[in-house]
Amino acid sequence: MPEGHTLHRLALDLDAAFAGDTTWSSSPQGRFVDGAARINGRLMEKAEAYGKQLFVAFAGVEEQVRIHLGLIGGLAVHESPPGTGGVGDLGARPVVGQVRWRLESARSWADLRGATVCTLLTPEEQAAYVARLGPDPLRDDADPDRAWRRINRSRVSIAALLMDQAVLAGVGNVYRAEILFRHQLDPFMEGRFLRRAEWDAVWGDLVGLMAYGVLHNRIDTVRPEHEPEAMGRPARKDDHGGEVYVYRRTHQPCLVCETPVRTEVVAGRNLFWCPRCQPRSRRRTPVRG
DNA sequence: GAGCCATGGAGAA
DNA sequence: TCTCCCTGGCTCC
Repeated sequence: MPEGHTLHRLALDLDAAFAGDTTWSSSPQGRFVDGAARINGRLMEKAEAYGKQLFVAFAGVEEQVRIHLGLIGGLAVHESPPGTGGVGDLGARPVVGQVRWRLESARSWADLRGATVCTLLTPEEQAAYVARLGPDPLRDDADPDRAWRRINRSRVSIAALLMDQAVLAGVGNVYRAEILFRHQLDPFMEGRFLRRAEWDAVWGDLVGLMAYGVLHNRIDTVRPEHEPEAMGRPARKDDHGGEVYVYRRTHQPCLVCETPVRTEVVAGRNLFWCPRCQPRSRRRTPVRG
């Protein structure tokens, strides 16, 4: 679930549910007790995502909540049905499982589970953390040149660079595989061999795909001509639901050329690609700036 | 119902 | 490179 689009969507959902309201915080699981106590009873000001990080600000509290969902974390935002909900109303808002942080207001509540990180950061700590991240395609303040400068001089594979949050913030394993396919790029090509025009195209495509992901809350990457209806094929059905070209389609025929999709574990993560649409690159001359 | 695996990343070794 | 986090959707029985 959590690539960058998920966190940006959650920021929007949290704002819609809580911004401007007095909130109550608790940690039923017990691992965020001190932090929850610090913000308890405060007005929620704003939630904001940067890459896969989510920050939540409260009035009158210098620190912000920093959340990282990791691989298995989730943040469920609910609205109280009219007349049934209320702060502390455990009948309407039961605690199920290990709830790290519960945020409540008169009209909504949210439960955080399984997150890698849930902590309070001072403004200085937050600034230092964000400064370590690469540009986020979903943010208006993103500077794609910063990522290009890292990629352009790197001997690391483009597949690994796209997943490096210090190079690019918010891209995960699905967008990585799909963007490489859509641009017919060899995942194992070193970053320094990527051409500037290719990077510009990749960045622009990520901006569009990820914005779509925020809007629809899922990852869809296939072009209209490769959608199930257009090809007369069954729609994909699995836990993320979106239509994709190669991600988790090992041994299945490529939607474009029918060559079986390949997979390989690279740096501990599964990489998927089409060996025909994304052939081994023959580039040998470094491309500069 | 049990077991497996996953869109991530920190920290240990 | 391995372990942990300890959720949740899927497959298999």
